[in-house]
Amino acid sequence: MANNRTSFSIHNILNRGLDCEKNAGLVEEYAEEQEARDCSSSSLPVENAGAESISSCVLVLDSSSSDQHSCEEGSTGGEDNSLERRHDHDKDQEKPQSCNFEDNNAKSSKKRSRAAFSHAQVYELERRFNLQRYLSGPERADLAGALKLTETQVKIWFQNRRYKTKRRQMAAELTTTPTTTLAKRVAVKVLVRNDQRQYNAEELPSPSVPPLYQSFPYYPYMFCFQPWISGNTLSGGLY
DNA sequence: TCTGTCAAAGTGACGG
DNA sequence: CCGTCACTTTGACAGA
Repeated sequence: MANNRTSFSIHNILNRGLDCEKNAGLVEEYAEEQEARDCSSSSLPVENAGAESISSCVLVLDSSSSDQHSCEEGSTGGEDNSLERRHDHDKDQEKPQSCNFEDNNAKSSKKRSRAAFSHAQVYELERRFNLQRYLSGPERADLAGALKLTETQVKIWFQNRRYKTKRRQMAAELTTTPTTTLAKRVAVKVLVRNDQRQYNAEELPSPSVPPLYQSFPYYPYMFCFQPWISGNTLSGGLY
């Protein structure tokens, strides 16, 4: 989620134009996803995130638009400038961050360039991610072409997105799992029952402390281990 | 200005 | 060789 922290008013959406109307359903869908997932990042109202994204989507994803060749990042023409503060900042720099990287101009400079994908790009990537978590080569190429990104960028985005989802799922499970289920169960010999001693004096263990890690390996992280569900989480909601 | 957060990209190990 | 995972680095931004 590169740029969902920019703030703007609902008027930005309402004045966006009729092109957005046919995508209203998609906007709501995205907004719901965002609301379900991104409750932690609160800077951007949910409905705005989706609406802004789809508005950019109309402008950017239509590759037939004449003004898309320069740089899809900053060329969300007609955008409210307040929506694209980050992009404008990028444009102020010598190289637009989210332009197609095929030319590898950035490699001339030592500093690592960090692309900030447009809202439309992120929206479409998110939408696709909710459909399928893994892309085949042709699918990746198609998506990269549609979004005017490189295949590598799409690949890395999906990679980061999967890991992000996994991390959030792990964090959620750690917070929701009761500590009792995480406790280690250890078999203990009963020494006293009904006030009756159940052992002989010679049976008492030696006071010497057994060495750690000798009898069996101890993997504390195993108590947190949960088999990952790879197939049934396609609907997202895993933030 | 400092600090925290997010996310794109880098790195290294691993598997097919 | 390529893709993925796990993790790190780093740039950009927002808020105190």
